[in-house]
Amino acid sequence: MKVSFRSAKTAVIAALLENDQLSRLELSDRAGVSPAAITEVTQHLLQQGLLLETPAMNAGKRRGRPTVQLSLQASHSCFVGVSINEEKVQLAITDLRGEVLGHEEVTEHSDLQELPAAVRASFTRTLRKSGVARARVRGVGISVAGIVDAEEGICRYSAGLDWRDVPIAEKIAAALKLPAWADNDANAIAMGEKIFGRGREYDNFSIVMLGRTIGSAHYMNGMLYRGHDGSAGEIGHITVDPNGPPCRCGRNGCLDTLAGGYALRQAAKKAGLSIQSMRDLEDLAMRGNAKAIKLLRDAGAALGSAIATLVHLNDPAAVLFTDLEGFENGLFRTATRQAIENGILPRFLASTQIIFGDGEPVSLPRSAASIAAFNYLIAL
Amino acid sequence: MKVSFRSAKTAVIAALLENDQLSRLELSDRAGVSPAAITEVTQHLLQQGLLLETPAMNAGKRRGRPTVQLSLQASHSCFVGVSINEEKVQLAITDLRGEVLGHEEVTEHSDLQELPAAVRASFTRTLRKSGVARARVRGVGISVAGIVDAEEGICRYSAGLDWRDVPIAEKIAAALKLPAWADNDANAIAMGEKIFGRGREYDNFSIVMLGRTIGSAHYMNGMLYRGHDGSAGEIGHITVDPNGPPCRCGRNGCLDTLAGGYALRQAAKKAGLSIQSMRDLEDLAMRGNAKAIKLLRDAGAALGSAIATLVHLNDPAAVLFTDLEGFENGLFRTATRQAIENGILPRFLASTQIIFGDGEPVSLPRSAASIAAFNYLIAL
DNA sequence: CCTATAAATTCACTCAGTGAATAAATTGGA
DNA sequence: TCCAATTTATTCACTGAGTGAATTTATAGG
Repeated sequence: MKVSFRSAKTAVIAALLENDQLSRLELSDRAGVSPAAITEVTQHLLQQGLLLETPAMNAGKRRGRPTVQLSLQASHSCFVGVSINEEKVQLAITDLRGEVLGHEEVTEHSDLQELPAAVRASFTRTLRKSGVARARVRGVGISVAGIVDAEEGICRYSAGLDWRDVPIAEKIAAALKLPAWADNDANAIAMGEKIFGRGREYDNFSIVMLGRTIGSAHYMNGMLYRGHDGSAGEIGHITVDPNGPPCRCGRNGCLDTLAGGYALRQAAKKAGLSIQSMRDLEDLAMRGNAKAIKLLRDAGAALGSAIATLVHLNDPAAVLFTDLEGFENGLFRTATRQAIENGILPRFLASTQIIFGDGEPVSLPRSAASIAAFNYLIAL
Repeated sequence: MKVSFRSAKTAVIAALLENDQLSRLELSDRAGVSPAAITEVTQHLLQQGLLLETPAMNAGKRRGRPTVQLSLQASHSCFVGVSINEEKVQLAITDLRGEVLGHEEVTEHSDLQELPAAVRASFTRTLRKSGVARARVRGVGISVAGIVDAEEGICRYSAGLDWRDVPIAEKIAAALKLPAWADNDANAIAMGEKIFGRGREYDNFSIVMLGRTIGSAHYMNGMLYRGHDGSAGEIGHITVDPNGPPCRCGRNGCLDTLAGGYALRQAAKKAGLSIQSMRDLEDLAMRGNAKAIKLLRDAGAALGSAIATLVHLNDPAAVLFTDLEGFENGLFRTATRQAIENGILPRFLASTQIIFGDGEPVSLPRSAASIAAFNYLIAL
């Protein structure tokens, strides 16, 4: 028999991840399980210290036995997240609800030989600084910018890191003496949104990661959708404009070359604009610089067009953007949103949430930690 | 508790739909259930007459007790399929394996008032002609060209039929005195491929329906993916060329206007080509007619570009085309295939099957019947 | 005719769940 | 003050779907 994917226990945990606080009867309802089973399960989880009982807020208001609210004891379990990409390696420690308890950059040059030791040193430091008890740490999640076999914890290929078949989960697990799980960075963000963030209420949503390049991932029917070969969400190389600039993949007008952070910074440089960050480019545009305006507007239009296609094909309840480039609120987002709204049929417009959000440096390792949280919680 | 979606019984049926013939021990393996449970389940199903035992083909070959092969008794259950679109209403009766036992066109003008009676008359005729025992018919599946709430069996909207909130399942159920289920036509084709056809071996695939317009649907993680709002697969109105011809949806260069059967026939007429069918257009192209060549090549390129995007976003194991327009093997398919192969990254090229197939008149009602088959079988 | 072998079944058992009855904890009114 | 009403939570006997280990069945081969 397949793992019973929806046991009463996991259903209860899922409901509490989604809702913060629920009484036992509400839990019974949401988890689709009899009150008797809820009693059984919650007793067990209370003993383990995973649940917190908060006596009655409705005391003195209604008749009857007062409800006892249950919530997850966030500090019960902590998780390590390690994000690895060509720019840097970061580490974070979070609690069960995704609160970041500690965070630091591990290293800039992710040399594979030295990586496990560097991560171990960083883990020890961060543990000390944050005051988290080592015994509370349940595992480590690793996000890698590349193609990852999540089942095996092996990075199959990463162009940026020049990795091929690297058993990264195994290496980190050995270094930290903790269970480890690895996944691709976009999948990690999707998982992070689902259990820590803005995706908690949705069964079907897509995330779009705006960084040096553009990635996406999908939650479908309440689970992460990896595709046939683990490559779902490869939005960066969809062709948006067949006559567009050449991409390193050999084709033209890929989304990455039109709206990716790296391409955009290159284009700005080529246009003679001197910028340190995307914020600078947005500022220039705001002050009326025609070149900056054109760059951002075109990039937003390209992204929006790709997202419109995604919406038509997959009909997500929401598209959650994670802005790692620091566009913040500005022309780029406006242009993107406009292109989406112009590009989708009215019925999608009404039913699809388009949600932008500022990424922070800690976004990636925090998402990585969610992989560990997920795997720990479903195995409880 | 949610319906146990993967009980031993449904797992056994699913395995036998996929594999034709399996021994009990093979079944135990594929269904992921102990041999003991297989004995239990198969006893029950044999009694019901759903299973057929075929004694040993390996007699006299190996030592040991000979294996007994089990297969589904195709004639145990029959299903009615009704396909409804703006062109016509068709009806088919199939067996458990999708074999078409009878088929006819119900009517050309799908007047809603008269439809249930017309379907009933057609059902009775087809039943008589095919010699199927009424008692074997387990239900009716209905596919509608429009937006369908499959849960409720209500067509929410169909532009072509001018329907709004039509409880079509209920009406047909009453007319035929059979359980009825309805779904959108592309979803029906996906279901048909999954349980009767080319999709049986895949857990993740997309179908693309080439008709007057273009539709698609996705099977993901082993189940039909409907999207947040039941609108997933709306490929016809993704923008392929922002500078393309106007679409009735108000935008430009939608896939439907570039590669849909209706648009293509209009374009051929406008170009002064006199064709009765797509086969004629393909013939003209084969004989070197430049206009026909351009039409088919451009249309194929547009379709291929859209499919390339689908492959990048969703990474299906296969894309199954259903050609209801009668392009058959020709320039259109070649152009489509080329555009897909040029438009996807090499790793997708290697792992994604692109499979064309000729649609037949009976394709639609046969697919519709699969909806009934699915719903009947999972409820057993 | 006995032994080896492979397939299938039997059977005692477990485990996660349920429904109905009961207990617990409170408010409000006689 | 105390009991009825009300709402929440727990108890408990029971069930259904599964399992693993032992056993039975049916064959080939020496």
